[in-house]
Amino acid sequence: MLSRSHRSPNRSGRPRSAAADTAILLATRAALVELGWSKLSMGDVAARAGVAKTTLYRRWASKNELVVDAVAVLFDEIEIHDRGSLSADIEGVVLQFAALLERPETKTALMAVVAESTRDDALRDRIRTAIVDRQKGLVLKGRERAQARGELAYESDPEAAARNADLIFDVIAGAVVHRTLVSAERVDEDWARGFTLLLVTGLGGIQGP
Amino acid sequence: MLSRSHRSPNRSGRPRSAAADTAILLATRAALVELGWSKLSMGDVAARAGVAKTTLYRRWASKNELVVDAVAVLFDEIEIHDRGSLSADIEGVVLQFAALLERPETKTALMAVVAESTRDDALRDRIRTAIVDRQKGLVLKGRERAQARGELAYESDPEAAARNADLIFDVIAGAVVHRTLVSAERVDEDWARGFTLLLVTGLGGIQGP
Amino acid sequence: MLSRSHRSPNRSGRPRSAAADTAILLATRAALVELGWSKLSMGDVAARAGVAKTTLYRRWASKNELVVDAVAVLFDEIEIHDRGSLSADIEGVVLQFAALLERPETKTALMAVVAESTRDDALRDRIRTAIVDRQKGLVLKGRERAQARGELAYESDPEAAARNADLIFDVIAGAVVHRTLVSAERVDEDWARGFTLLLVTGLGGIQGP
Amino acid sequence: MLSRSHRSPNRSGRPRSAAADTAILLATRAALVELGWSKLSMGDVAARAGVAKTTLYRRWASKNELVVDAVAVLFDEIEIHDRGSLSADIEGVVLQFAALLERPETKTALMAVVAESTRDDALRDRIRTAIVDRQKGLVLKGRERAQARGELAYESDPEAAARNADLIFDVIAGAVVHRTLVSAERVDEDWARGFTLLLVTGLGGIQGP
DNA sequence: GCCTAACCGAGACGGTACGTCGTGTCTTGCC
DNA sequence: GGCAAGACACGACGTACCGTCTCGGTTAGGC
Repeated sequence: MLSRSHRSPNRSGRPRSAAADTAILLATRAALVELGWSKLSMGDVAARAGVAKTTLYRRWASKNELVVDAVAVLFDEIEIHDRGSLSADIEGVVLQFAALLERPETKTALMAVVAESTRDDALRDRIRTAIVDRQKGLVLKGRERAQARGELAYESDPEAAARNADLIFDVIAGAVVHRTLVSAERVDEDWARGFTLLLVTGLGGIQGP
Repeated sequence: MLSRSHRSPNRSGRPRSAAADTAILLATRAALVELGWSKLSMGDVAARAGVAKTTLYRRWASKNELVVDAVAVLFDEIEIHDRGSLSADIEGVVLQFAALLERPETKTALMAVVAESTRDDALRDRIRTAIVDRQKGLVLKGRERAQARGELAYESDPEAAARNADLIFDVIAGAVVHRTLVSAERVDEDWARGFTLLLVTGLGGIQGP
Repeated sequence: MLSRSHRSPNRSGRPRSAAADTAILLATRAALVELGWSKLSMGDVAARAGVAKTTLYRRWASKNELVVDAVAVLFDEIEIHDRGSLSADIEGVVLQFAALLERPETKTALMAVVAESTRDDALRDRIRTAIVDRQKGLVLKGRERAQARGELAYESDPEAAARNADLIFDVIAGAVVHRTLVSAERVDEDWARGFTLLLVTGLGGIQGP
Repeated sequence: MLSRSHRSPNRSGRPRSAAADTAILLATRAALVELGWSKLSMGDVAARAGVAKTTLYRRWASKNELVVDAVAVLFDEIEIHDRGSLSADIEGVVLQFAALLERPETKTALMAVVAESTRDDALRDRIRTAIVDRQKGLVLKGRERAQARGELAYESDPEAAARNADLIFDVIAGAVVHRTLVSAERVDEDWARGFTLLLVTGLGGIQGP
């Protein structure tokens, strides 16, 4: 999660209430589920949190940034446990990510915020920092394990390694998001298995000549 | 494009202006590029089109429907030409789709509409009909060609075939969309080549043991 | 009263509701009595009038102008009846003016608006047009009657006549306002009689040597 | 000036800064001139005075009281010098009072405070003590001189004498204030002469039959 | 060639939310 | 305990759009 409340070096004056931060983020998630993105209003969030509107605006510049922060913490839940094989690790991550995207607050928020970010570079950076980069780490960890197990070779060129990690991340996250939000179909164990097989063996693997 | 202007059976009185329809859709796309989804307002579109707000609301029930209609036509451009091999066909589609997503009106509109559709089932259906299903056809055509060339086997189980097509579509479209909109990196020829290699040969193919 | 709703020469579009004007001015006077100037809010007036805030702002640029208009009409009540003598006419006007200033909406509004006008020339003009000039006419009419009765001479120099009328108006209105609002004492018949005697005969008249 | 800073009997701890008091009152007068009553804010005064808002509120309970205190001192300037005749004395007072009302801080403050006092009895008392009563003394002194000179008779009934003094005060102050603030015309020597003539000789005197 | 119904532009309407400002209170840590 | 700094709850501000409504005026069909 992003470190908010980063006290300025000047430490005079009454400090910001940490409780307010918590209450606001909680209220934001609740309002998001109940009302959806477009009906969510700053005034309503403030009221739910028992906080003045000014307190919101003192901490977040816009609805977008507030929602990113409110939702970002949810993405910290995904972890990559060692399940003994590369395929099993991938399936695990896919299913965890899918479970996250099925929660209404996450689904609504992620898409809305990404949509808004097509126009707002600062917001895109915030999303990258708060959500994307953190998940990219999972790909790296999974690869290391697979390399340790001998399932994947070590890549000598570090640039190529980074490029590959990015590619794999886009493929995994993109496929899950697209399936869930655009095609609007569930990501269940069967799909995860099929996807993993495709990813590991390629088109030839699932439907070779 | 969706048929709007479904005249009521009673055809007396002055007919609706076709020019207005054109001007409105044009103005909508322009406003979308300039302002983005959330700043786009009906009043502004009306002013750009030289039309009264009433005229907009007489034709479209909401901002969402107007924008979907205004943008849907753009997605008809993608075609799949026979480039001689499965890999070349995939690369071609990926690059065309990426080119489309680089145009600001498409990028903005697609994400915004998808985001809104997480809350609005009717909108989701409209998107599926107007955009998604049409593109899924490209996957089917590409597979047929690859099968004819002997690059891919024929799948005997038609259900499994459909499942696979859906999977592949989600992987291709998802990866391109995620790369473009979330990772915010360009989809160039190098990336398309790398992605195609991964898709065809799998992780083992790009970084085998 | 000021003519509001002066339709622009361009007469297209829905015309402004005359009923709204009435309701708003009524609501303003009511709110003024109940809450006083400083607690009176535009939102509250709008709610009382059953009208949207925008409707208020479409007609009046500020709280000040609204209140001036709302109160101005009350000052039209004062009339100068022929009571047979200059002194009786003056007493009548003084008592009517005092009665007006004892009504809470008038008292509050007049002072507040005058106070605000020390900083706002447009507002001062509005007050002059809406309230002051109209009352100055009473002085002129009273003088004519006194001249007709032979109580006062005809002034041959028209400029001097105007100067005198202004002076007399400031003395009458100023004394009543000061007594009521600054000294905060009632203007009763005794005071009116004493004031009139002073005005007609001068200091020498009430306490001659 | 009113004594503020009435220290509590408990005199332990750091004493209040006298410099702060001065700076605050100075800043208040400056802000009043620049911004007018309604735009003057406590936060702004505090900033101008280089003082925390807390310090203001520790000394004055509200904006009203602060402004009255800040301005009251200005009204101490008027004096009545013996100019040899009743008329000359009146003219002198009128011109001094007018000069005072032409200073923007006085004009603004007087009207604003009076306006506010129509709703606030405590404030009215404060004004009476700080401003009005002090000026009423000038009327008494002027009358004494005129009586000593033989221009005015001695009034045997002390109650009637007081009534007359009040009346004359309301007439003088009221006329000057009304001319200056409502009619928004200058009080120059001509006007002062005309007014004095009217006051001394009455309507018959300036325009007799 | 006239009628008339549905269209059109303009813009006022009742609402809702916005993001900002001012109020008076409070909570820090320093003096 | 005074004080500067500044966060806090509250409430009004004036603006921007929403989607609806009422105007006067236009424009094609059908008669």
